[in-house]
Amino acid sequence: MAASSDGQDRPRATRRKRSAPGTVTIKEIAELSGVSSATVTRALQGHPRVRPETRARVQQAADKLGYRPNDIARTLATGASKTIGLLLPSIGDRYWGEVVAGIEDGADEAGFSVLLATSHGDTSRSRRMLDVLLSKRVDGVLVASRRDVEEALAQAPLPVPLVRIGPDAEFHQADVDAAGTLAPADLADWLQRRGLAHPPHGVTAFDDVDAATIAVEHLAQLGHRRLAFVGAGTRRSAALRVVGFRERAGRIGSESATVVTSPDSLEESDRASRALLEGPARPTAVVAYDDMVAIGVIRAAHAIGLRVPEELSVVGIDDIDVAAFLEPPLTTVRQPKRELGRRATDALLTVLRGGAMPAGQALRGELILRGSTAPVRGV
Amino acid sequence: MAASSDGQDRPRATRRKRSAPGTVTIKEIAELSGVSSATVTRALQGHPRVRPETRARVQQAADKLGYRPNDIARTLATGASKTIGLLLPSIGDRYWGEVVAGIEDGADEAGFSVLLATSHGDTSRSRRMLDVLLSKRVDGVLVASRRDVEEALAQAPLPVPLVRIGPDAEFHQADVDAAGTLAPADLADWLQRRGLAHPPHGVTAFDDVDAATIAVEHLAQLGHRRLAFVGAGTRRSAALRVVGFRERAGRIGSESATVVTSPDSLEESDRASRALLEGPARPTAVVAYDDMVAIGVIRAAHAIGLRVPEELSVVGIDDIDVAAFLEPPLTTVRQPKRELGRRATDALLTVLRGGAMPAGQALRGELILRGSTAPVRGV
DNA sequence: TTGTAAGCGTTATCAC
DNA sequence: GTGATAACGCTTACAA
Repeated sequence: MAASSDGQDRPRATRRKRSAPGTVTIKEIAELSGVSSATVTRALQGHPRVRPETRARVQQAADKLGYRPNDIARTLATGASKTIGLLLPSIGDRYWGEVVAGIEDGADEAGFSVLLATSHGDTSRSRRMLDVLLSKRVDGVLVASRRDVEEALAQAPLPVPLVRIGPDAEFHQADVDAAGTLAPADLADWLQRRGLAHPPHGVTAFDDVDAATIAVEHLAQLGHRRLAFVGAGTRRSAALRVVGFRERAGRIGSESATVVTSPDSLEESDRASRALLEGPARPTAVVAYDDMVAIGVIRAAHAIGLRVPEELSVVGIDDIDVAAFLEPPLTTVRQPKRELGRRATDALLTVLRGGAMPAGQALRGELILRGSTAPVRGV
Repeated sequence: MAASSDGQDRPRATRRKRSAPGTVTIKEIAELSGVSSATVTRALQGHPRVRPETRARVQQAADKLGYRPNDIARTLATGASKTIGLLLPSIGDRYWGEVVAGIEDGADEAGFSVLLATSHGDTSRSRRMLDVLLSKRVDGVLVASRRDVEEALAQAPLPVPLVRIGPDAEFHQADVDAAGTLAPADLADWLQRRGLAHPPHGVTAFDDVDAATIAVEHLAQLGHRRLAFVGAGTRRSAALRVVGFRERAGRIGSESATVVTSPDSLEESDRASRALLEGPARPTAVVAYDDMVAIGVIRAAHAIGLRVPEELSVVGIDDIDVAAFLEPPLTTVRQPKRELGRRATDALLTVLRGGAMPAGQALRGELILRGSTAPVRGV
């Protein structure tokens, strides 16, 4: 691996200054090809007013010397780094990983690089990472709209364009509570007032409300009328899904129930799910907060001898990669995570190219029919 | 977002040059605090020889102006970008996502940023992305050791330190074939000769051979003697796991079988698994290439009425997040993905700090006991 | 302890 | 078409 083996023939006395060892600059190309460095730049950039033969000579010299442009210098000179900063709560989980894949795609196609930063759910860290990104002169920033990041953002506006990914930034705990207590009839109105029906300007989000609606609709079509939503938590996405669930469940004339469980705590979830399924008004179908919760629900059902989907239909939201491999394979509302990243990136790039910030976009989920749902049985 | 609102008191005639709108530089701090720009740098860097009061004055001016250092300029001046480049086949999958989390951790702690690039399994793209990273003057590079990347690397050595993540770079198809045909007795020796027992210099890898060994050992302790490995593919990791499996299975005096399936094709896998389980010498236990394959095997077993773990024990390798939620919960050999990223990063940082490249490291898997394995039944 | 000035590698504005 | 040359914002000898 040719470990840094220098100290061989470097001129005695102090070398002029620090500088990378074998770096080829346009100056050297200029010498070799007998033109000025200005011409080298023009030639290499495909500037129209350079004689073809000059261009060829320069190109040749560059190739011969193995020239690799110094983007740092270029950035300093032009002010554009062709890099976008990305601030996420974390990178390890499946969700953001997929989103990042979409971001990478979009950035790459446009010739942009992606500089990564994570907030770990901490406001001051968010602020710090934002500063790092800005110090590295990213041209624009993509952020996961979480509370920590939003708080950091609120402290000082960014000097570069920004696009948020995720649910509405204004959605806080008060809303979660409200969503849980409102009468179904008031929900649609409430959504409108809170501006949650569609994400605002500069935001790309998964349409959580709609996703739950899709799930309910599917179950309604199968004849289900006793529904439950499992997995309502304090997350904004959870609250929004509850909203969609209650709204649509109400419309199909269903008595619906909402049960709070934590997808992170298996025991918790199991207990709550069992209580629901063994309770007096056992639902015939369940919409789960996400696929992990759905897995928990199915597990709980099996534990008390309930067959899925024969005796209980379960719909997840997400479509994680194992969903198709489960027993039964999970019916779910696919979340277009990759697309989410892609759209957000495209929006940002539009602005970077001088365009206007596209209006906020809400991406719809897609129902993936598999084996965990079935027509309701005559009860 | 305070759209570029200047044009107030800028000197008439053309402003000197392009430059970001509200950018504060050390020069302005210098003016405001009545010192030279050199002193500003020194003060801000915590240089020892600056009078405390001067430092304070400078710091104050900087704060007042909302100074944010320009890392691009700094990089150009110093030659160090405090950024490491990361080249992966993809970022969307769970595996690399976790690894990246470890990388981010390590880099962040050391004050480094991470610049992302993906190869999509394409050699020329790898080369290009490597060039992009180098143009952006990353101080070092971390790469997933896959064939495309290795080929790109072989074309020209990198001018910066590099650490590989993943299986041995020299392990090619010929080896895969060899591993599949060798007599168990020769395997250990073969491993040694190929230098696969431990990853070489500058490489951090999961010990695939060992992982399979761990799985076999666990099954052996439960009394199993008729074992099979399912999921051997052309991937290097698969070949290595087969090697470990056969070697250890041979030692415990087991008749072992190896069956090839593709974890990507559900139907394929199902068919192959069923053929194995319905065949004449049905194994009492299976080591799966990874957790996804394990899920497929369990599924196939259920499909033909075989209970897991009562009639068939199954061990996975990986420990994906749903492993604990499956029915039965999956016993598996956990792959320390995050740790992998962390170690590779630490190795790279050691070199960047002037240290010697640490020897290659192989990270051991850890057996996670859950419900898919049980003592062999009197057959 | 502080100031002066020469870079770092490119780009871009002028002239010619 | 091409060549000087002044930025870009920061660091760092070398002087003072």
